[in-house]
Amino acid sequence: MVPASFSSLLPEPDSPTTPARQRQRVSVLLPMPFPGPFDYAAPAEMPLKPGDIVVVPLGRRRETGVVWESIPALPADFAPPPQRTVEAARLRPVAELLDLPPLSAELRHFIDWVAAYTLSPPGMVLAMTLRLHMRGVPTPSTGWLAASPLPETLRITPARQKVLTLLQDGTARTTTDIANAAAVGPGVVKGLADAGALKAVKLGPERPFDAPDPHHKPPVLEGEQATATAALRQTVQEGGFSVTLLEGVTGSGKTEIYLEAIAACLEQGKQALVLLPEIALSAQWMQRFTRRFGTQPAIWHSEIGQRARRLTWHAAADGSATVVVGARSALFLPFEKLGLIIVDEEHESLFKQEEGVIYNARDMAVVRARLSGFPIMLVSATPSLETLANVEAGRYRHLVLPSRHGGASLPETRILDMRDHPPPRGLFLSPALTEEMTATFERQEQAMLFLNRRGYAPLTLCRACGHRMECPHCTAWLVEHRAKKLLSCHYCDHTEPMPPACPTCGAENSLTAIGPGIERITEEARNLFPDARILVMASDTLGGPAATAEAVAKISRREVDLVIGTQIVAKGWHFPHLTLVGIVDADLGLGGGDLRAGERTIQLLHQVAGRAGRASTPGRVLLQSYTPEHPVMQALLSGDFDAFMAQEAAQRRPGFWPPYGRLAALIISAEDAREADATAAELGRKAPYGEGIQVLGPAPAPIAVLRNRHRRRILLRTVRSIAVQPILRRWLSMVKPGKGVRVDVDIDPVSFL
DNA sequence: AGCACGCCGACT
DNA sequence: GTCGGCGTGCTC
Repeated sequence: MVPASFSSLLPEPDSPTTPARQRQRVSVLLPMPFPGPFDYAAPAEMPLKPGDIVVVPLGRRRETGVVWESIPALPADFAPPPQRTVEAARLRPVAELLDLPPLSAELRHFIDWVAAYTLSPPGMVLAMTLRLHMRGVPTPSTGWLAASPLPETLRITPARQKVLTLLQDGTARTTTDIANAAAVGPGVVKGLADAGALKAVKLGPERPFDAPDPHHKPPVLEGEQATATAALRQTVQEGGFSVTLLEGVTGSGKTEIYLEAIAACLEQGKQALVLLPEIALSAQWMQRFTRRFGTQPAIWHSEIGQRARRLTWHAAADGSATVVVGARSALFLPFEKLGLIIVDEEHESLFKQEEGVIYNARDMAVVRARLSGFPIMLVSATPSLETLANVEAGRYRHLVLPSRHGGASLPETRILDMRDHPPPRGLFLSPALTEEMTATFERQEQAMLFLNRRGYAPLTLCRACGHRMECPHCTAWLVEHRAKKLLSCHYCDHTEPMPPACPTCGAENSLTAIGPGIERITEEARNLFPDARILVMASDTLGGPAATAEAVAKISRREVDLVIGTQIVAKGWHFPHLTLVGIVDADLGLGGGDLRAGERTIQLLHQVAGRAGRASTPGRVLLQSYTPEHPVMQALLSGDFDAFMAQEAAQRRPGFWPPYGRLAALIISAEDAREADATAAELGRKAPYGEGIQVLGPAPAPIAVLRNRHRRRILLRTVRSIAVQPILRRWLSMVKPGKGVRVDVDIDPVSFL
């Protein structure tokens, strides 16, 4: 494709000392933080081409890597600078060519692109495709067949007979499969094998993923939904790169509609990828998918087991997994023939990876679609300003589903001005809200209280001396978790037992909880409604996807009267009997001067509000706020999300804040505060300048100490026409970080902590 | 990222 | 007298 791709395979013109058959040079990218690929000698008998997965010697180890183009197919000022080449005589030979599907040119280009964009070593981006799934190369699992003849000494027990009967059909099965199918314990199988009654065979490449059937159960759609579906189907059928924003309020049937785009993609014989912000919490999504396509999609996220991970990786690579649904890292799977990406809840900040290679999966998904030339769809009830700006600029298409599906109406929203409706002293629920709750329970309907704060209280204070309980490793208060009798830091993993007395002045019974977390709200609700069946939903109390699914099911079965939850309740659950949502602290999240505080708050609260009144009964939403005049509250009241976003846009445009300009953050961190300051100051002195370029900082990060590291931030802002990467490369090359100092680059930062 | 080499404290 | 701490440096 690109001529340069193969230049690495040409013989070296000048090394008369080594035999010609040893001198073919190949670049190999290793999944490690080197600045670029390493060169190796390709043995004559080993035909190598870019994309091949190989094992090479590295020092005294052997590592798996990928044959790479020596010249990246990227613009020169965007790509990392070329490295010096090693002379041919020092090249070590490639050890082994693995029998795995090679990485496609498109995927290699994508990896180079992401590395260049995020200023990460390309090997670290490759690692996201390769590393975790390649450990020791795929081991075919062992299957068992009945030996013939059976050993004469074999004792036949009823359980053993069941296994032998099962195996009469001549199908090799794994130990687990036999045990399940024959209803015996795995020990029986093991015993038979040890007795020589079973013959081991290597099971071939597995195809554990049933193909979702696009014709299984197509929905009956009318009106706007039918129109939108037809448009999406056509986009997929036409093929080629395009971005479509599918926008619709909660309950408008967005999922059902984009499942039809997936159906169209499957009809074309291509693979589809669905990115969800939190795959572990998507039981209801899975049910909808299975209803439509007759089988589960392949699932990918960081917590699936080693084996499932390896199977899914190979099934994506050989095309047998036709639909993969996953968290952000699924974007780096080596699909054989990807033809569509859906990014659901595209506004979610969880798509931003904040560690290692710092990238936004939503944006990189658009890049992958563009480089490979297929359509992508971004889906949200509350699209991000970035995406709306791209719509406005004509770069993205826009499909809007204005109404709720199945006759449900949008909830009625009211703001409770807490200055007029104060809660009783020391409590947090306004009587106006609790009266509504009482009325709801009397109607046998469900209510929900939302507070985005885990634990009992965010601050513990000594009334005697004023001491605040703080994390010893971070600039952060310790959050009390009363049920566990612990204080815990929500920024690192520090926890300590609740002290019996103030650690500073020694006063007893002087430590006081300040402010509410959901545990405290639960306590208050229990006192108010002793007969109500209460369910608490928080990531730390639910303990896993299965428990979460069960909690959701209980709510659907009306075994719960009151749900009290954090963020987790905002996920697209469908609670048909829920009619009242109370937002305990609508102002939470608006402080701090974060660029996107308003946008994030309205998205979250809108999402929570959307849990109310999804069936025929209308829902009500009550927002407790001390700043009812705030534009976020007013927008939630009027339901005019567009107007709010237009106003946000108007605020960001003149200063070239994203999405009307580009932003990159440098985070300088060190255990020694003076070292961090010195490097930050040096970066400040060497800061780039010029028309359309602005540098803000250095300044201490809002969390000035995190995990014992002192942190300083510098922000680089440019107009859209100026790329930040070449500027950052030049800038960073001028400054040598001090001892123990790390400088992390965050392109398009979302979090400003 | 690994895994070496390399110089200064408590032990068989 | 050694074993071992993790600080710098290298891997085509």
